[in-house]
Amino acid sequence: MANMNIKDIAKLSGVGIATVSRVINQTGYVSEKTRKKVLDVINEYNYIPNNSARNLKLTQSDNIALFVKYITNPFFGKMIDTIQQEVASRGYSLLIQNVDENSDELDFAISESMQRNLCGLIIMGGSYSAYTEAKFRQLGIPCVLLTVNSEGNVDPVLYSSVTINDELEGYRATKYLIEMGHRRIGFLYKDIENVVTPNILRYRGYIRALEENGIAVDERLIAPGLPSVSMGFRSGFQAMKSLMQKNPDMTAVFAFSDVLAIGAAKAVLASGKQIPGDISVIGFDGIEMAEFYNPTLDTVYQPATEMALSAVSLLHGMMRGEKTQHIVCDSVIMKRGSVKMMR
Amino acid sequence: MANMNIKDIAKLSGVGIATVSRVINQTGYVSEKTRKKVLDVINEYNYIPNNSARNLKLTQSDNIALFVKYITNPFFGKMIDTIQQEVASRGYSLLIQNVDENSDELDFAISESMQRNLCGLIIMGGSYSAYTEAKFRQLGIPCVLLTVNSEGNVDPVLYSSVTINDELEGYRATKYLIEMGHRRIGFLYKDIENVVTPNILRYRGYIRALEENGIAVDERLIAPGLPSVSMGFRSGFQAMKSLMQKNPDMTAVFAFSDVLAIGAAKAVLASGKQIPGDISVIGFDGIEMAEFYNPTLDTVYQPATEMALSAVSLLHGMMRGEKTQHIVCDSVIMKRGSVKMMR
DNA sequence: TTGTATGCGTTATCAC
DNA sequence: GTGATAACGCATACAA
Repeated sequence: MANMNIKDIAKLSGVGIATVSRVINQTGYVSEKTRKKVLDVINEYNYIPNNSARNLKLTQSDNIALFVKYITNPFFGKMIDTIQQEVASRGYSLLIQNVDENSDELDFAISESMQRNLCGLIIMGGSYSAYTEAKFRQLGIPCVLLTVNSEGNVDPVLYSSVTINDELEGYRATKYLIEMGHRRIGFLYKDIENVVTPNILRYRGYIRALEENGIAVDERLIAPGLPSVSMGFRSGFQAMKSLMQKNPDMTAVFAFSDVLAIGAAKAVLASGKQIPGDISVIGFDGIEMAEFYNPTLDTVYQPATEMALSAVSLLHGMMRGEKTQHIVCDSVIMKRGSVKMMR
Repeated sequence: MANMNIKDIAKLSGVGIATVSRVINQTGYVSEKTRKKVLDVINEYNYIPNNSARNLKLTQSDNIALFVKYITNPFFGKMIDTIQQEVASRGYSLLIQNVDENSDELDFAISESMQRNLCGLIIMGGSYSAYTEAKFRQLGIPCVLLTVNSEGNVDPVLYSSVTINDELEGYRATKYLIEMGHRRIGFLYKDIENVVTPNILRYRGYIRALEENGIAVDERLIAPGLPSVSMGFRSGFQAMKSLMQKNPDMTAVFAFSDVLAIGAAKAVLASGKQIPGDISVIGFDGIEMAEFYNPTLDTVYQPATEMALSAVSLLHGMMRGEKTQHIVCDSVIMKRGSVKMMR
């Protein structure tokens, strides 16, 4: 009784296995009477078709995979939820895989795609520069990059992407601080140079905004990213602490993410200073926590739900033969309680 | 060139498929020369064995699944990370599946287990009362429940579990508030009655602490859970707002989770009151964000990493034939800045 | 040490 | 309408 197979069901129903298969997959004609009988047996014995055999036989599966570079990133939470629901509602099943620091997400994806017979995949997070054309070709199934793209290294017909313009949004956030009268503006957290990430792009926007406004870039105001560091609250806290020590005249900080911003905010408050009284803080992402922090944090809000929906929609289209697309969404600066106008 | 199979590799290497299989699986004897040749061909063509075929053939797979009821719950983040690493380090691969509100996690698990040929699974979250003995029997593979167990409805040899004593910890948290001099203590958030969740157990602890200390239970101090509500910051915020309106004399609140506690804290602060000056707040879980909130929130800290490690270790043991176990971990009350002694 | 043949549970193509 | 039967890609007992 442990594991029934289609043969057992056929025998118990007194029909051939082809008929059982027809009933299960609703393909071809089966008389109402036999159908009912087979269904009864299936239910009675709790028979579930073996997916490995099915995948082996079928070219097409209905498995979509979501690869997430750091699944614990709160910003990804809402997106994962949305993708999950959207994928399910379209009748596919979703496999979620966390990609750790040291793995190349595309290599991983290629391997998993063959092993698990995926029909499509979404890659969330990671860096812009990890992708090569050869890998996309080897992948051979529809792929959507979410929050990053390949920055022109790869023929754009090979994949779709949904991103924001990180450089531009970094620029805008910094400009907003400048317009509020700030000149000594810290930046949390700059990645190592040789890789292109949203982080680095936002940093470039920060630099551009400073330069366009005649403010000298000061390395002391920039908290360096550590290799293989988890970008948690604590990182933000510690980086901000050291930034404040080095720059007593700093009046504002632009954090690469809301998580870092919250850690940074705590460092400010723990040192006895006020937000935004003494130091203004702006984050990035627009996670719910930023809204419920005390004080409510200004942030560059990314339309996470919309982005997730677009990603699934794009993937679905590609699976039906539609062309790839590269969508760039707009962010919006949420002006709340953590940035003060300098007089 | 698209998808190679073992036959192609055999042909290209000038050997039989059995030899290729031996090379791949490192089973049986293969001469160093042939091994090298086969390996070269495999690498050249980027051959990856088809896992469906392998699973079909093999009784044993190395797929462990993690089913998470609400993957976006921040408390689960650290656990997911830990489990991921631990599973990988033991040479298994981890599939993560989000279980939504309306799905029965065990039904889902049974179905997935057969479809994907799992060798073990961990279920995180959910309710105590969703499990029946029949389902565990049908499942037929080692299963560890994390953060819940089946509360005696099911023969304990059928599964392992790692939990805390929710009732006791709820009791302790409440008692702590009472010892700090509070009498009008709110509770956020009571689930619907007919299901047993950690939430309900903590609520029972709350009730017991009140009764043992001669404090009358007042329904107005208890924020009811809504059916199918996502327990987010906003829920906590709104529930707290209504609690404060109904109870101007309330001096403390015990929230079922840190996320709710943060939402509640924001509601307190937004109304112009102080924490802990006017209202004391204690949460539950010990997520990182509670530590970085302003003010730092008192909470009942669950040893998430330790619990996750235990779960994987238990599962691994069961897969090797060891007996099931039911581990109950200790929590610890983190006394920080959000609870004040009433004079 | 290596190759051949069989079967794992399905689906799909045939005949019936 | 229905039932044999040939793949699908792989691991393995068995033969060489």
